[in-house]
Amino acid sequence: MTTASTTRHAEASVVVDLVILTVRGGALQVLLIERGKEPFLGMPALPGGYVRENETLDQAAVRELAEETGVASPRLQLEQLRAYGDPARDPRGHVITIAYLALCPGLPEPVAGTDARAARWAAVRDAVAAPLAFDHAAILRDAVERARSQLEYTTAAAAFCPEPFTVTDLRQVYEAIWDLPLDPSNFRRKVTRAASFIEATGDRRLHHGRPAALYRRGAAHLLSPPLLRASDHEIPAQVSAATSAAAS
Amino acid sequence: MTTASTTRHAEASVVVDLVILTVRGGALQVLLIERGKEPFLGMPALPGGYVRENETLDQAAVRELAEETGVASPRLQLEQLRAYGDPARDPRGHVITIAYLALCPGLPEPVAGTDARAARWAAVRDAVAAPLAFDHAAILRDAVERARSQLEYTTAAAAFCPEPFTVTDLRQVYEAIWDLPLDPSNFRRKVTRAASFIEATGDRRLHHGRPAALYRRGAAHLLSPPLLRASDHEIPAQVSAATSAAAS
DNA sequence: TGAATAGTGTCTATCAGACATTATTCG
DNA sequence: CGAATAATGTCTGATAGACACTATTCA
Repeated sequence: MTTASTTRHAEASVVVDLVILTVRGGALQVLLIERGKEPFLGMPALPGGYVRENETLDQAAVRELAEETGVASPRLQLEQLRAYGDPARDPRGHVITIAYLALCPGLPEPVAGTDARAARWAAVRDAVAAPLAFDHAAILRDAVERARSQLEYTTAAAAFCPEPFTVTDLRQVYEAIWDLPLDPSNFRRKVTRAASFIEATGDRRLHHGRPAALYRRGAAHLLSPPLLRASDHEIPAQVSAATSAAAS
Repeated sequence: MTTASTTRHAEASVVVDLVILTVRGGALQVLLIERGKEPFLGMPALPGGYVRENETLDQAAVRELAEETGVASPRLQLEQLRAYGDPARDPRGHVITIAYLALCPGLPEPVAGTDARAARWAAVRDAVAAPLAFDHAAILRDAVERARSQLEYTTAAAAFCPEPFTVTDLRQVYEAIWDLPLDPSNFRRKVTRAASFIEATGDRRLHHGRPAALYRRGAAHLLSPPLLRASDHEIPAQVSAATSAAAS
């Protein structure tokens, strides 16, 4: 960090980190890797990597997601979460990270990490309490909060369901992420009335009881009317001036 | 741009740009500066500047806001919007910008620009259609959309009102930003019932008609219940104007 | 048949929008 | 007083939640 001393301003490395969420076994899970080098050697961390020259942030995120999960779907649910730029967040120097949130349907257990790093799914319930490298714990918390509120106003939940899926599958996604029980009857009424949330395929899935109608994801991205949680509403990351400038 | 060629990844400059919104004269306005140097010399742009070493992104945004507006309130309404990092967005090279959204009460017309750049308030209605430097037009559009939805779920609207303010003042903020007329009676019911949105000071403001009760901002940041725009999930359906007209 | 799961119907308290009415001031 | 603005009250249709009930399959 001693080079380029002619500039007064920050010349920083730019990284994208990914919070890749899925629902497996009725629980929200996040993909974590184990760091193979310093700093934070051996610690769990979010997958991510440097943004290349001549690459947009979104392109870098899509590339990293494909490398980590093999997912390269056109129906990809991937969106920028926010930037994290505390100069102390990386001991090596000034590294800005742009965090992305990806929602994936259940994927096979052994994730092919091209980086030869150990990758595994971890229950979010555990991961938010565990120590993670860098400021990844804060990023993960923000991402989960974003995902929770996304379920209210967008059709994002369907991204967690491998197609075709049943209304019960979809409800269990909501229950896993909100950690709330939902009334099956009222849930069905709301998702089937919402415009273009889900489309019936015409097929049914046989299990043990009455066969369940199968659906695929509809064209809508925004959910109207929204599917609100009974309790109060969470909003994506507010920057309070108190955290950064306790000046007075 | 020929130095530091040993890195495969992006070593980029980091900038914060500010979308500073206010409501003046019943219209949503944004603070624009006129660029004093290349590139985009003479073009309107969002205020902003380089992030310094040993400074967080939030700190840089707070500093820039103070420099541009003189505002350094502890009740500052300032939050990160998102990062923009297209390598082609700045002709000088790879410059990542972290955009921030600031909501301010009405400020005096001549904004003291420490940078000796011409700063002025522009109606958002005009600014979104005008050519702006860099990708600032896209940033502005995103910011306005964020502000609109913030009004639904947070108490952010009160940040636009110099204290003390009346319920009518607050309603006019909503009307200006949503560009919708709101029923004064129903609006009053909702904002006064929402927990800790506004607090009566006990004073009244005399104008011409009945004196209006004065309020200050309450402690809540999240608005519950939310104050939803009607158009959000209304199906404009087949209610004929004929029936209502005939009823009178 | 009974257990299990899927799906429908209905009742009610609540609430949003529409709008009528009352209250308080100024000129 | 009448105009202007603030504030309250009321009516009604829509809806969320609770939950009873019906439907269809398997063992």
